[in-house]
Amino acid sequence: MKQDHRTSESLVDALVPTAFATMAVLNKIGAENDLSLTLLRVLGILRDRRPRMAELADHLGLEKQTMSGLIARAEKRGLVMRVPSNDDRRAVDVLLTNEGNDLFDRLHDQMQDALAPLTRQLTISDQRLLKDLLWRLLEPWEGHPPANGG
Amino acid sequence: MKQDHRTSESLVDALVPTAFATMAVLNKIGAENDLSLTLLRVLGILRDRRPRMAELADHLGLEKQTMSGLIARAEKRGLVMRVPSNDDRRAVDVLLTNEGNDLFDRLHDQMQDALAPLTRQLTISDQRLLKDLLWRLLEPWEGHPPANGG
DNA sequence: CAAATGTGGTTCGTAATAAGAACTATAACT
DNA sequence: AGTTATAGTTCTTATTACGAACCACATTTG
Repeated sequence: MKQDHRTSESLVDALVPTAFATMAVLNKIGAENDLSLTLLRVLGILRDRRPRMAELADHLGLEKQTMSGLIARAEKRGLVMRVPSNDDRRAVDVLLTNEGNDLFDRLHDQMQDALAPLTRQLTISDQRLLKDLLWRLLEPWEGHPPANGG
Repeated sequence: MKQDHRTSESLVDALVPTAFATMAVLNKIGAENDLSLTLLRVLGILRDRRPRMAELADHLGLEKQTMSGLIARAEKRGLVMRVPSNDDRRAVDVLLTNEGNDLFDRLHDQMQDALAPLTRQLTISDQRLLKDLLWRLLEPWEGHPPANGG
């Protein structure tokens, strides 16, 4: 009944509320663990990367001085480490500590649980389908907004 | 190559980056129009609703005093109006002005354009499929996080 | 090699957003 | 009529992000 008028709406009209719903969940999990949404995201990025400050800032769409503060606080809490780069004595690599890694594993589980009421709406094969569609959608993104002319 | 290892990842692992990418786009459009992400969202909600302050706050997951400030600023800019409720002399209904409505139409177009590089990745029928899957996913949400036991 | 310019990061001060506490006014209950 | 609950606002405060200015090292140029 309620969904019918949505037939005329576009994909974007579904993407946006999905994004807000997802962010609300992440925000809540962050709050429960005393993490800002941004720091939550940083931990996720660091799980499989070891970027420099500037790369991290670029990836997040933030200024580098914002990163300094963010990483300084995270380091003070023992979640991340700053190690000087070999290639460039000015530069630092940022990476997760074991504690940060463990924390993110728990956070990841919490995300699965918190989003389960939503994902549960779909059959396993529809979940896989949705996941594949989303990854295809994200292909031009790769952590950056695509140059706006493609 | 790059996508293959994602076969083992869950739907949530695709939803989260999609949400961040979408929010980045919205954030940029907001910034270009001098709107916070939250106010952008409020305008979207008001497009087809006429809620009270408390409902709006609840819908957004914010405290009501935060709404007071947000709506006060938006009203000062001529985007929304506060009209006293008939039913309850304490309450106010919040609604879009014509200007607010027009602005949101333009914002909506900007969203379509800005996300086009992503949506373009999918065929029209895959877009429709994705849209349907997302609406199904969101069914338990309805503007609120679902009670965590369903 | 020395000077000039560019790049990686940090610090400091400031603006915007959201929450907590305290308050006013109206509504609802007993 | 008196108590309690609800709707909204104001004021203060914490957090987050940015702009400007800065230092240290790297790279380019003469």
